[in-house]
Amino acid sequence: MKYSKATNYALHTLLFLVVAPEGATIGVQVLAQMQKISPTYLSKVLSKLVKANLIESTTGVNGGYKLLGPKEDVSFLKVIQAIEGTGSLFNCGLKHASPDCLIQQTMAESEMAMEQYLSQKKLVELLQNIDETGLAAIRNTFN
Amino acid sequence: MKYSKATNYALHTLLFLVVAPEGATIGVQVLAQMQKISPTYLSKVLSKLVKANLIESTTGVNGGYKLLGPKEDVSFLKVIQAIEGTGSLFNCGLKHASPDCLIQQTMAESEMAMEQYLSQKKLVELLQNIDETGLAAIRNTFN
DNA sequence: GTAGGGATACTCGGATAATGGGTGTCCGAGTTGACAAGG
DNA sequence: CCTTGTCAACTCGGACACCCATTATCCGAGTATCCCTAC
Repeated sequence: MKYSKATNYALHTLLFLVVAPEGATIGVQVLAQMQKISPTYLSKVLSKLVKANLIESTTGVNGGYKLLGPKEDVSFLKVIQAIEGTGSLFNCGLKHASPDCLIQQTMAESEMAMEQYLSQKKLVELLQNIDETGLAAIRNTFN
Repeated sequence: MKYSKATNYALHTLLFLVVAPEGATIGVQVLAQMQKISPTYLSKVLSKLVKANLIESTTGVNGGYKLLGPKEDVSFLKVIQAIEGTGSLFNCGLKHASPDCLIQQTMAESEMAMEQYLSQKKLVELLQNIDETGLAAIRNTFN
């Protein structure tokens, strides 16, 4: 029961894309170098974000990734679900007498409490209380 | 990012112990058979619950497991943390300029939203709206 | 009747697979832009 | 000037390997209860 590293990579990459100049496409090499990971692996992670319509990829020279849609719309939940999937965290595989499991039910409710928080929290909000020098730091080191 | 099966086993076992007559010790064989799993593996899972002071084990003939403390105190969170551990679900392993990660911070907040729900939710509450025949069903098939 | 000694029914803990998902690498394929040569 | 061809910089996708936690099994050790026997 841990988030995968891929989720971490995705969130940090997306935070960087939010901070980046609007409409600019950033190469995966740049993104990978900042997180000290392999570019090919990061591209695999980002392809999931493309499928989820969070970002857009352009091939060829000067290609790379950029946000798809307004940056204010990027919530934590969208990113996480794009990587981890939308399935329930808890699956009771037992054969019960009644069709549904009471335990499963409350576990689902607890997940909804978390998802509700994550869906309302946008990546942009992280930048509200940061001055210009702080933004520059994020652009270099992901804060 | 999924709960382990062990958590499922632990929750169902504990729900059964809550329903069981007060003070009775239940053998692991009975508990395992209902969930259709191996008794030796279930005992391994339950040993974690013993370490967490949720249940108590008595060896020897007629031995088994029983609740430790009042059944009204058994929250979902206690069981889950006994199995999954208390660590944070999200760990940003990146070297940042500033000591703490903004992303990590909000992820921790989202976890707290879920944990708050799980800590307030007790296993006993699942039985409130169930009649006596329903309780009997749980005693046989874990509902 | 009472004390002692098995036999039995249990849990506990370590050692040891088997399995599957996360993590990561490699490489070929396809795409785009820049540049140069040739008409 | 315009076209065309080549090259380099990219992403994409599949195939593969590795590592590690989960899941599970097996077995010996310890422990408590019951019963039976002997005195």
